[in-house]
Amino acid sequence: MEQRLAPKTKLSEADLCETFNVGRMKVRRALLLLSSQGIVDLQSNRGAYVACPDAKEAKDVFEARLHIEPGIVGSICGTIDDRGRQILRDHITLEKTARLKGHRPEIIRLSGEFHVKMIAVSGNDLLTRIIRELVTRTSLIVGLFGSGNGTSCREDEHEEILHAIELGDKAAATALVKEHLNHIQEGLELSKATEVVSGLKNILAV
Amino acid sequence: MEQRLAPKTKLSEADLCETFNVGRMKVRRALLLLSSQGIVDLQSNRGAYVACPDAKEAKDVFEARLHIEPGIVGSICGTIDDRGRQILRDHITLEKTARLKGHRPEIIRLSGEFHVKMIAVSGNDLLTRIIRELVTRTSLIVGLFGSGNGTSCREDEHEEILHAIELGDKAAATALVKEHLNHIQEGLELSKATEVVSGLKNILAV
DNA sequence: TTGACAAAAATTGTTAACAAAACTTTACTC
DNA sequence: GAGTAAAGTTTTGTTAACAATTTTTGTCAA
Repeated sequence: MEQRLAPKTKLSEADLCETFNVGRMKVRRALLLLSSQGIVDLQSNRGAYVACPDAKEAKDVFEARLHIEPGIVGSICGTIDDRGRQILRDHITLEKTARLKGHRPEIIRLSGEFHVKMIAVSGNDLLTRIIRELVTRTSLIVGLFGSGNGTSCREDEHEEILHAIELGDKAAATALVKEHLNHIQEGLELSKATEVVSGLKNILAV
Repeated sequence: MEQRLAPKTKLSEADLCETFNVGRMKVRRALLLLSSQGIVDLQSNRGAYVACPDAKEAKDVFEARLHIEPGIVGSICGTIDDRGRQILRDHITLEKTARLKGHRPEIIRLSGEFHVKMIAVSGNDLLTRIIRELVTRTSLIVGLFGSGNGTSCREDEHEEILHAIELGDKAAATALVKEHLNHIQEGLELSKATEVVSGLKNILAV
């Protein structure tokens, strides 16, 4: 399972009804919610498609995360309790075992979930929801623009961030989160997809 | 017009269909979107109600805004162009005339919209959407917890913020935005509503 | 073969009827 | 009168049929 759908994939209502064994109403309801989260593109009278963010939208997502995440992580340095620490430690253990097993989609999922859990330990449900949405969109973007070489980011960066948090080193924690997000962004080739698409169009349009 | 609905107000589908002259489908669609934005509370089999945020949720909203807005406003200090400056100036003019006319709901609406426009000039559509959502929820909260005395915030704070932006004074701009948000929050009585409600319940339960 | 056009099929959007759940009223007992 | 139970009403959730739009297929002429 856990097969990802490529951007632009058409999500027909009938197919979704069959695969999930639910009525058309619930499918439409789900598609509407997904479109409000920007991971499905809902076109009037033409159907639903897996969103295909362009370079500008990708830039917006990373800019937003850079504006939001470092500050929150910094603020939890002083407030995190034993329970919070344990949650993050346990998660990193999960990530490590997943990496040993080499299950790529699971690694990506857990990698994103770490960011959500960092915000979650701040206790702010609203910010947690916002970051969860941004992380989901980041996954889409990494899948679309990510260069094939290796995993999306250095493996031990999460551990370093947690270390700074445990030391209560606010400055280090925020700096590491910024670096980490920048690393993910730098691993992308934001010109790639549009090149491919428009390139194909140009060739076929000769 | 422009009559606000009190929190906990029931939004029955039939009523909404009639008032807006649309089918039940579109009403349900709208309610689902509003609930995903946290301004409508959708209860299974019981209907839709105007959201009634509690003190914790109110705190989360202001905390989120304090984490997000100051940094963005700081970043636009260096990048804003003439068009952006003009948009913000024009808006402040709008606010002033509305204040002279004394149309309270309009004043509140414009006051919130200023924050959205500040983010909008940053060019990040995603952050703009996020802030718009937070501003909407802030309006709900101010309506619910706001003490009656005067408007929700000092009238000239927006002007001061714009002034700092025009000077390109990053430190001042971020500080002013923080202060401004804190002023709004301080103008609330987060214990009020719950006291009233639970107080009433206790009295009636004797 | 390619292009335009028309018919057919498939898909989405909407309406209306039906089912299920919650709320209100009524009737009855204590 | 207070409380409870049952019938009735209202409201929401779901299904199914219908309408409108898009996409595909097929045909014919250049």
